[in-house]
Amino acid sequence: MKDNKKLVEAITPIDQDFAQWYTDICLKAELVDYSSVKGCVVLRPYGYAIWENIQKLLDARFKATGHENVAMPIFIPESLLQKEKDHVEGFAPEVAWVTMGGSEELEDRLCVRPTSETLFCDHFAHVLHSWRDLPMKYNQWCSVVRWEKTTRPFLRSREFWWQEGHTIHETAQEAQDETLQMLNIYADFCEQELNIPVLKGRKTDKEKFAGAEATYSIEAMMYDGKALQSGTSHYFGDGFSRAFGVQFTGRDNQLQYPFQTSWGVSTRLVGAIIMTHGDDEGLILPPAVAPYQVVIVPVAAHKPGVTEAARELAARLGKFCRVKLDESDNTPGWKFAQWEMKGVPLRLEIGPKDIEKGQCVLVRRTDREKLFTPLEDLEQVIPAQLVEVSRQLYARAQKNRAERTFSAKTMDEVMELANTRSGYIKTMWCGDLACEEKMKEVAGLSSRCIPFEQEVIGDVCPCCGKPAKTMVVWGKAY
RNA sequence: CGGGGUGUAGCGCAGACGGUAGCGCGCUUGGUUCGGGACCAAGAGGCCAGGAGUUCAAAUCUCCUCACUCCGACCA
Repeated sequence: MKDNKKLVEAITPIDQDFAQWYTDICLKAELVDYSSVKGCVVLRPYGYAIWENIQKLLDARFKATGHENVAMPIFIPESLLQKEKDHVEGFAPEVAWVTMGGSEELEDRLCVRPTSETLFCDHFAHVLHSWRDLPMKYNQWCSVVRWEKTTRPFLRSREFWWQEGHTIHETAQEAQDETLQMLNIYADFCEQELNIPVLKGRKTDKEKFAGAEATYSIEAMMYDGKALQSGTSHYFGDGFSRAFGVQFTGRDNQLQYPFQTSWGVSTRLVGAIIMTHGDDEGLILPPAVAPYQVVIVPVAAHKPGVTEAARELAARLGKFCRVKLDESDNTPGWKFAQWEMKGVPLRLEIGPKDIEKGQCVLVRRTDREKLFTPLEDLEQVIPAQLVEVSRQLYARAQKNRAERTFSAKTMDEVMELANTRSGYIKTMWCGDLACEEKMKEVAGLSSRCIPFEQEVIGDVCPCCGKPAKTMVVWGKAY
């Protein structure tokens, strides 16, 4: 540390410039590379591995609740996109169009899917005949394109990877249950696997998905107090079914329209992980999705027995966790810093002194606590310590959120909080769009959601003074 | 889409007074090191973002374009 100029890989301090810190992490932890198309990034092996782990865990949950994976086309004919009015109005400003096929102009230009409701509806109309065919519970893992004006890796890119679930059901109740079931799966996944506490609630009409009857979301709070919508689940009623002519013969031998849902999470979750858990040293990855859960750093690898012991440990640990043995010829100190930056939850140091004592040194990424551990105990200690890292991550995120959650009864209080703090502001709300718009205008706040867990803060809307209907959580969002 | 910033080696930067390029790190090879970002030596690496001007001569001056980035607006 004597020579600070050595720290060319250093990242911007998190409290100095959070946006720059975020960009530094994305690039220096080797998660992404910029491509030559604005807003499109390369997910590098280390970044993609995180997404793969997210996919594996979520896919298992989808399958366990009876969903099947499918693959839909990437193109939507303009005529198809036009069928649902609100939907097309919502998405038209940000779709990319294919107008040429080879050297010939297309008569019906093709939209590169920004989301696939229309494609699924078109397909459902083909394959649905009887109530016995229901429910159809489909999911697809794919990328979609939305022509964003300002872009940031993971948070908002022109192409991004996600999953979109699309289901149709015989009854409204069943579809509504599905909508909430999937929201709960997302929330549970974020909390259990990503160690990110989330707020569950319903979106206001202003914020809901184009064409939806109701949109629900999970909202996560980032280190800097800004909110990140981390997953959404929509209930469509039979609006899309009617627009696309999706019908089935019911138990009563009458033609009926099914009720529909869609829900999705994206690579934005990787952004949520970075911004929820990271610190000045770099990334901290939740053990459940970390590409490497343990990195083994041999110390004085040239000394007799060290390399052999390290390799033996790597093989042994590989049986119960994801492990990386760093045999590069960098110095141990360099490796410590490097793997801390890349967020590996646990480090295992093994050197001549350890071998002599039949132990190793385990270091937690979260608090750098050193644990001198007998080698024979690793099968017990490592899983336990991974759990401990998860616990610490969740506790820290929850503490940050608690410290940044405020409530206000008057506009003065709202303004005071919005100007001096960064976080959630809870207020009562009359339900009028005008007041929601005023919040944006005067305080720069958007409604995050109407939480399922309601509190009574007062009787009136701080904006207009009319009787309040619900409590809303406001904030600045990514 | 509006406002600011930046484009010179892989990365970070200097060169701005016109005279076709330099520093640090990284990289390669060899050697010594190794418990918190090691050191020595020898190398490789550049259409100075792109285009058009001015000039005997442009990284440097003028104009245009593009890209990236930050802050707004908009949207997931």
